[in-house]
Amino acid sequence: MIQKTNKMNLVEQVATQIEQLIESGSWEVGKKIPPEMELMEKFDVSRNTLREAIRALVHAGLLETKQGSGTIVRSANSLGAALKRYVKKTALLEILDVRLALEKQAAQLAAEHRTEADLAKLEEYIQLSRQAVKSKDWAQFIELDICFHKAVVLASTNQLLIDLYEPLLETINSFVQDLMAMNATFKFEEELHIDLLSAIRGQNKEAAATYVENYMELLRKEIIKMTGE
Amino acid sequence: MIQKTNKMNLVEQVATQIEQLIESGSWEVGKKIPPEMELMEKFDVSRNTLREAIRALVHAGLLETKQGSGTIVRSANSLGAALKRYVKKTALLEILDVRLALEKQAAQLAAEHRTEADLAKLEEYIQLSRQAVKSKDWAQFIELDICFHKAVVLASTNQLLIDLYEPLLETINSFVQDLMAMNATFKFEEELHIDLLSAIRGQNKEAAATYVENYMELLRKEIIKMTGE
DNA sequence: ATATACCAATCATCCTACAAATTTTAAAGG
DNA sequence: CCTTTAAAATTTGTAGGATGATTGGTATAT
Repeated sequence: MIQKTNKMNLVEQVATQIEQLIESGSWEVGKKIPPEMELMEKFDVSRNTLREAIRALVHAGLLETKQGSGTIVRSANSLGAALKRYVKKTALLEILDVRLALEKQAAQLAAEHRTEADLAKLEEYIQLSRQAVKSKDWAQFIELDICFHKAVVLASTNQLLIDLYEPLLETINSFVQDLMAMNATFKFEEELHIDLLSAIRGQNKEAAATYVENYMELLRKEIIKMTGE
Repeated sequence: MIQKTNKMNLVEQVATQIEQLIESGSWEVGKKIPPEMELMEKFDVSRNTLREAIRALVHAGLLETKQGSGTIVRSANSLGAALKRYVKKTALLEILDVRLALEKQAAQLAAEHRTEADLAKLEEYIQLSRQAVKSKDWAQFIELDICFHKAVVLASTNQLLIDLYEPLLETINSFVQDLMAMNATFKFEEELHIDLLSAIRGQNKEAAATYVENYMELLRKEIIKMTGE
């Protein structure tokens, strides 16, 4: 195996090591990393080199620097950050098509691989969802809706799928959240969730895919209605 | 609405401007960008600041620096580069599931939106493919196979879908290429391509999705066979 | 106890200098 | 004139130091 590290410049070497520290969890998300001075000694590089490495990871969304305070770990995987940045410039309906593609596949895989724990979690979200409706706590309802969809994708056990899906879901949600101040649409959604859970429980891939399609079609219509085509 | 702190630091400001220069095509892919000294003056920042901005974009995969030579534009969108880096650490079958999800959706969208130009291009690849088979030019055959799949996704007219799909296709292909030294599988593939084209021409979304599924299932079996489960 | 002023830590930016790799230019030799 | 070789110029890589700006905590005064 060819060792690429020898050819890598110092900055990339340091950046790679820092990435590993983050991915391995040695540097926990949300916490501060050591200050520049310390890292200069630890990696035995100059300030410039270290700063270029850190800047690269800041730009990638893994770190966040705050003058006077320090540098914190912002995220453990850079793909999500890159995707989020990208989709900011993308039309909502384009994102929705990709989300549909991913969630449909996820639902099918979930139907195959689902464990009892997965089913329990999905059921729990539906139950809590009902309570939220009863108490008219719409913010909570939306939160649980997101959790349900994420849980379906998590049950697929495909990490690439998961890492691609979550940024899209969050982007779409942040777009829609403000606008969708509780119209009747969500009533249907609950039923669809129940149907989807049944399909996943019964390991019925086709039905699972169909329900995701139905849900996404409903959402698409709402978005078109609200954004005025 | 809260203004998202226009107080970007200098490095990010420069990086953003450079990104725009690349995306707009002012700095063409493959060509050199001005040397540091020139850019320092152009952006009116110090060398450190400029270098941090450039380094961020190098890490993101947009630029590539070569000591003594200069800096060239490597790619016009960073998402592909981030995805490629990510999937290097991902199992082939996981990637395949995501590729299936994306290509299936793309085929359906292509069936909806396809233009005559799209159809002509797809047909052309199939024709050339036949010639390649006749002359037993397998390298050419594989190349055309890739072109066909890309063309299907391009016909979807969904840029996010396109930008996500291509890195996955290339990754899978580079994995498989060496191993798949021409066994009988590709014979079937040609038929599937013809069927898929027919479905897209006839705007039959379900059939298009089915043919993509069939193809991917075939590929999955080959991969499992070759990698020994 | 609260508010203010001060101080220390930390990142942001700038500057200069030299090293290493590449490209360009110039010279030398046939 | 052409090729080869050597020197010079160009360009990025790395190092180290200096100053400014922001934050967080501490001590002081009221």
